[in-house]
Amino acid sequence: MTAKTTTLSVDYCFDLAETLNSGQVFHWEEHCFGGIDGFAGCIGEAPPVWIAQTGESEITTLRGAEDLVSEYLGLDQPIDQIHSSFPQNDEFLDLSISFCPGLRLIRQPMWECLATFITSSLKQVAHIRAISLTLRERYGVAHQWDGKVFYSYPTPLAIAEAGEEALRKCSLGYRAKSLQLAGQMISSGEIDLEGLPEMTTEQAVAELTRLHGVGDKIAHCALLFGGGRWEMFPIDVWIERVLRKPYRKRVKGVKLQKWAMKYFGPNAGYAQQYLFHFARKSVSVND
DNA sequence: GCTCAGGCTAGTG
DNA sequence: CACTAGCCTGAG
Repeated sequence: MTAKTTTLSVDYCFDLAETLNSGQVFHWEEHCFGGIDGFAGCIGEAPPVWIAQTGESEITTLRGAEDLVSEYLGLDQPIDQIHSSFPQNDEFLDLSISFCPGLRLIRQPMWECLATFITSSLKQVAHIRAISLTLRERYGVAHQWDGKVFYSYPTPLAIAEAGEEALRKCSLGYRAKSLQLAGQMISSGEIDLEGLPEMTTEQAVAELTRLHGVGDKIAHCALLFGGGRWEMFPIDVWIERVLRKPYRKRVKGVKLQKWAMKYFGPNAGYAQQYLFHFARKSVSVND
């Protein structure tokens, strides 16, 4: 521990690496600082931060970044309460939780979360990551730190001004149009991300899906990982497999969505994250 | 070459 | 409503 770092204790086990690699966020880079292996990256417009796991329930970060990091990682989340809001006697959910009890939902800045998920459609994690880093390098703000350069996510205006053609050159393909339009509509104020917290869930989804390239899945991801609305329940192919097999649900689309939000309750998104992570990391839930 | 991937839109039945 | 082609790109 150097004079430049602070240690934060968490009242429930916490798994930093799994959390940062669980498909919520894609830009953290492994970085060793003061002899401790951790992760570094930018959160919003702020200068880079470094975060490391230094104990089962202990996180070490840069002095001065405690509040930012604590809020971002959700270190104060009442995990016991969240678990007790889940359906009882759900063995598959219990199994998923025990597979990775230190997994958390993080709270990202809304715009970078939304934009990243717009670029994620039909892409694998490694590729989403590559695209995110390219966008940051080309259109974000550069920050020097510990001998390396880290980039903030480009602002909506920077994305809008980059233009569709230039965005295509970041391997975005047809997603370039969606991202450029989102940058445009948000920087012009036509879509108001700041107003989302005051809206009901239905209103917030309706507002976000006005964006080209944003359907239910991406809107739910943005509101869950960026808006801190733990009742959201994004349904992708992994979750659909889980709901089909262990949960024997045959319905699809909006019906499935409604069922899941009701069944898993006010923290359905948390349940979703455990299920999603378990489905991806454990050997085949396939039929 | 080919298939497939953590979606969405626009169009059809 | 339910279903489907087409969209770009890189990895296997």
